[in-house]
Amino acid sequence: MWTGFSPRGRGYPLVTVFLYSIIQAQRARKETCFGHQHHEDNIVALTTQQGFILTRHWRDTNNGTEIEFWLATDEGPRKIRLTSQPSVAFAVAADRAAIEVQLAGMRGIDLRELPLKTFQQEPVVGVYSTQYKQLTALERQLKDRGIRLFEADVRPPERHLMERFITACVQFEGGQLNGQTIIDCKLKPAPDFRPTLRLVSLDIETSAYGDLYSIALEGCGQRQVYMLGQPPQDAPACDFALEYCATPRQLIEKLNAWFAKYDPDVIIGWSVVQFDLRVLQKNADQHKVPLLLGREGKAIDWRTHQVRSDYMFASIAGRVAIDGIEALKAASWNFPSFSLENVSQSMLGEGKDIGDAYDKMAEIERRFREDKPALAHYNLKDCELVTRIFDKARLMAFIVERSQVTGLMADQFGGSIAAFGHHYLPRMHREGYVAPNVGEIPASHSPGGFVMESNPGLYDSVVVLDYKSLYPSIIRTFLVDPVGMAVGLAAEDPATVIPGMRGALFSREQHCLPAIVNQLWQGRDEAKRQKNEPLSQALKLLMNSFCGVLGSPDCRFFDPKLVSSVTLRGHEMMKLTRELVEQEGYDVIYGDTDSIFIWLKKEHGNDEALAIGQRLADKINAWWKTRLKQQYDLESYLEIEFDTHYQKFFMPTIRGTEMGSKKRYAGLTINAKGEEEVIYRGLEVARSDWTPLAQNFQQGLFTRIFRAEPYQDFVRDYAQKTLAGEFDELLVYRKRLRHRLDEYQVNVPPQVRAARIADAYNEAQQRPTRYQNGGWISYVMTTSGPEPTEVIRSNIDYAHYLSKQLQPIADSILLPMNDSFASLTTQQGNLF
DNA sequence: TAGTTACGACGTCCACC
DNA sequence: GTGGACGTCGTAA
Repeated sequence: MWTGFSPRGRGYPLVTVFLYSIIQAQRARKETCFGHQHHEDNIVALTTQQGFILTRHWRDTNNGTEIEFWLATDEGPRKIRLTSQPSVAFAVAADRAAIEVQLAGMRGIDLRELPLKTFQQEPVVGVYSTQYKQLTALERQLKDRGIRLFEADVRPPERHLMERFITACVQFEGGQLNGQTIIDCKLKPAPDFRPTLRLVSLDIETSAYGDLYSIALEGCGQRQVYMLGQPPQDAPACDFALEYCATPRQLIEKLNAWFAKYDPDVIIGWSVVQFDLRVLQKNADQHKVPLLLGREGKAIDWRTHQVRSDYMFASIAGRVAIDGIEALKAASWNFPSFSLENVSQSMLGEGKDIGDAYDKMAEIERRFREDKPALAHYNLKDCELVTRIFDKARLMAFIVERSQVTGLMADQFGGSIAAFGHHYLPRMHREGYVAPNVGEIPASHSPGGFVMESNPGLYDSVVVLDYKSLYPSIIRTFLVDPVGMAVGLAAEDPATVIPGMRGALFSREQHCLPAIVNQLWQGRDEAKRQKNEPLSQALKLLMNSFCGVLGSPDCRFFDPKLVSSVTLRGHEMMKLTRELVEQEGYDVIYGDTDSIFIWLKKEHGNDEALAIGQRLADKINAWWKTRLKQQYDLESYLEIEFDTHYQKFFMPTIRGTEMGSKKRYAGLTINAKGEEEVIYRGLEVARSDWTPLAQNFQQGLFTRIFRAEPYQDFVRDYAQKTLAGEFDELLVYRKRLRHRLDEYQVNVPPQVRAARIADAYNEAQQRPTRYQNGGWISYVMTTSGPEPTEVIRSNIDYAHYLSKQLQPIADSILLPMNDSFASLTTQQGNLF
């Protein structure tokens, strides 16, 4: 037991033995994926050669911890298990005994003499444990010895933190390594390897109560539907494999067999984990049949989210489940609704076989009873839509690239803090520092982006310039960095530091983040050259998340001085940029965080405006170069660039005032395809909680005004037709209920009112309620108030739509033009 | 299996007239 | 009845 610590007796440093045993294991199993070693200043890297980590599974055993990896390789899936000696490295503090061992291992070593530095320059030790209680026990014991526990974490699931876990053990053995440096032991996929993944799109159909009707699978060259029940007498021919199963049990067994036979790497779908897989598991449990979707016939390992008990993670041996909705969101796609119907309509121009109708369930149940082939067709069609969405958005490529650059598992969404650690911790250790624990600095307010007061009005020729990756460029230029700040604040010679904000000082020499950003930035330029858009996107998102995590108290590097050194520098830059532009004789009418809106004061052609914008950008960039050289002797990576020329531009006032609005505007521009296009930001068109009626109206009105076309008849007709009931399809409000329905106590907003009516109705009909735990509600405004679309009992309140949806939109642009909605609509008769 | 702040619009509720 | 505080949502960056 705990043989990992025995190498001391044999005279080997632990790391050597660790590597050796992996190589041994690899030879024994003729496995070629692991074993690439890389030594650099006592940094040891284990690289998976030509393998992409699909899954990783931890298991505690009596002898330590065992980790099983499944990799996608050129030769197909491959399983790697780390057990026995190497596992000991992961098993530090796995139980009480382990803590004893650790403390025993420390005997004879004065940890205070180890060359570990912290931001506070205290004697420390970093460690990872499996449980919080073990950590705190260890912390207590160390404290008695005057040693502070740093970088403490429970055994983490992220790939990079697993590496840290190894490190912790090595750090304990640091004394045996002559205490020269901290060792990092990295396990990472070969950076240039891109796996060929076998995908299957999975979709199920159920009754309204979740009883399994059918399962459809598309992928691995197959189009398969398994349907519950008997085949119809005169089954029509179909262009896919359709098999009938007498029992739900058989459905699951067929599914198991399909997975065993076709062996996909990736399972995709729409809410595939939270709906399809969970419902499959529930049905399997109910019918006492195992659901074996993992490789080697393994069951799904379910885990519940620590905070959100309604969210579950599915760990499937050797396979990874990627949900299309989460993947699209991660890749910064946004839709007013993420229903498969809506997303496929807007991305593919084609919808589902049964759309988003409220009685969709009824139609499914009807098909199940009366027309099973039609249900099978519908079921499979959903699979195909998901596959096509993944293809169209290159989602799988993005997921793989993101996993490579963040160090997180492919199916982990979010995780910015973890990704930061993945890049930061190893580099920091090379500098000889360990990190603080989470929560050591009290949370306090830090400013965000600077938003200028706007000059409202209707303009010709407005040019927008914006700073390229502003926050990363500030980090790179002004050397904003946690370690750099620790060193800077401790520095005695002011010549060696660069001032930040809120009293921060940054070392010129010692820092990590600027180099990380540098590397990612160059990687992104290269990705763009190679037209690898998914990689470029992944790198951009990663870089942009860095500033954000430094402002999160959940991040161990959190410090208001760090964030402020980025954001307040941004404020300063915006103000100086404005001055520079005004010196050239142009008016700055608005700016937000990294952009500046410049009115050219007369109408300009597109090329002319572009030239002016570029000239201004060049001037500003050159100014920063000179200024930063002179003032701080720093190289400027700040870069502003031409973004857009709005031939027409409208900046509204705050409703009911003369003050310019922020974060709301519209402009007419020529897009990349050479077409005229009106861009809306923050206005009603851009907001999913305004009715289509209002949005269509705003688009029609703005387009006419920007094109200097008459708009009066349009406004009059629109109002008239609304009153006449010609637009009744467009009157639906759609809003999210972000809380449980019973949590709206203080106020009862319209959407809640509608939802309560809807669920009261559902209960009366003995149907399942739909809104108790939040969700999305559609409603219309009637003369008796809001009513959900499923039960509209009263008459439409047309006056409401005119005064609350059309009038505010019209007046926001008409009043500045000395016109008004009221004057246009009342001239022709009494509308109200 | 925790990136951030800034901003506006609308509705409700309630104190005050 | 009205003004203002506050809750809620969705958005820009």
